[in-house]
Amino acid sequence: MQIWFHIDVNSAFLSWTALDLLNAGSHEDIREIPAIIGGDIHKRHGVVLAKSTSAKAFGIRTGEPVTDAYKKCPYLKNYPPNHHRYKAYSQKLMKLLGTYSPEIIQYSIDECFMRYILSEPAGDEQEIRRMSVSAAKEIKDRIRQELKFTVNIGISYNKLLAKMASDFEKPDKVHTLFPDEIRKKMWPLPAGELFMVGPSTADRLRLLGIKTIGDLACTDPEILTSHLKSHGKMIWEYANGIEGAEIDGRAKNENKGIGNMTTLSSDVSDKKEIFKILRELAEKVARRLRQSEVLAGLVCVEIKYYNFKSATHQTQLLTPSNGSSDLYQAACRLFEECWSGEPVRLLGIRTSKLCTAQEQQLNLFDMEKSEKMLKLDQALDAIRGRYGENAVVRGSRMKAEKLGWEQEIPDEDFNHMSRGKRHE
DNA sequence: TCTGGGGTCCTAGGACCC
DNA sequence: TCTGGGGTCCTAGGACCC
Repeated sequence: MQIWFHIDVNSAFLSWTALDLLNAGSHEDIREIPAIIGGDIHKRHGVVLAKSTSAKAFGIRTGEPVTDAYKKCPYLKNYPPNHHRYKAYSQKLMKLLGTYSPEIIQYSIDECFMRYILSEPAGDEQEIRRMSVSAAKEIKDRIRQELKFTVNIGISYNKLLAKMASDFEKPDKVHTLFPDEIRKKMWPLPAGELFMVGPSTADRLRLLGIKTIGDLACTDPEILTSHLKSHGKMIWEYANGIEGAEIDGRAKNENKGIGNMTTLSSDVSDKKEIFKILRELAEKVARRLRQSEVLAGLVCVEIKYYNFKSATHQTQLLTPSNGSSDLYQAACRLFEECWSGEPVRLLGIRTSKLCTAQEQQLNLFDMEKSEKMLKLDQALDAIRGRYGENAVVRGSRMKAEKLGWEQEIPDEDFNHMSRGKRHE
């Protein structure tokens, strides 16, 4: 029998920003006032990413527009996110946890699973449970004292139940959710609180008369499968505390894809303007691919229109690449092929089918071309490293113009792609 | 001053092959 | 000579997570 902890930082982005502000000399702890971490409304990035406890008391929810949050609490304070800093705090946390267990699965920047290792021989099941609770309390307190932020820790025999447990009363709490506690602690909760039951599934369950996790657990799984396919079976298992397939999908170290997207500060219909944005996105994504030392075999462009309707269009590259201009050219072509002509609110480029250079197979023509391009990209990466992000953007734009990147549709490389043809 | 950005997985439907 | 059916790959869209 294994025991899993799920460790979840309370209001992570807000807590971590609070610490940065205090360290910078502020006398106010934003964890103790109505405050949020939110995007810039003027750039239309304005959603709530994290909230303090008192902001929550005003009914402010994560994910809602910052403008709505202000309506609920006019004197709310809003601070910008700083992902670099959050990464540093996350690493500190993982380092501390690493001293307790070799088996840690990081699930996101502020959450992880940890297998509890008995520090001394124990007797029966009840005693092991008691020991795990006191170990969790010790870890939680040590994090608060040394790292100055709080966490919730959930404990159970599998990761699913541990995760559900860490979501009980917050902050700074340890909860258990062992199988014999499921009926009492989990079944009364609304079905939408179950892991993997989002708004859409919750609506469909409501139509079936299923309101709580208990209702779901007691529904004939055949009925759920007939309505929700494999998802129905999975959430029925979850409602009964059965983990089934591993839930650590995202925790695996290797990424399946790398992408960036951006909401534009106003809707854009000018193709030249759109290509400029695609170029910046392509450079960002390509640079991240190079940093990860992988090549992308597939490029996907995502468009969200002024009315929030969205579309994606993808193509497989003849030769996997992490070159900025390869990605840019593919993205422009994809955009042209699927754009309806309506004003664009968001643009994104996402790559997948990643492989390493060793796995890449080049023909002679590609080899010459990609060598040149690689040298250019490396030069740009070096400029970035030396002069910082701002110099980078200007530098790459100048180079881009010399290379003729302003031309609308580059033709090379695009014969027969995404047509399902074979190229043996 | 409406509604982010980073991901993963599943499904339906079409193409293609045998 | 009316045109089955299984397997696999690809694409677009949608649902979910934090």
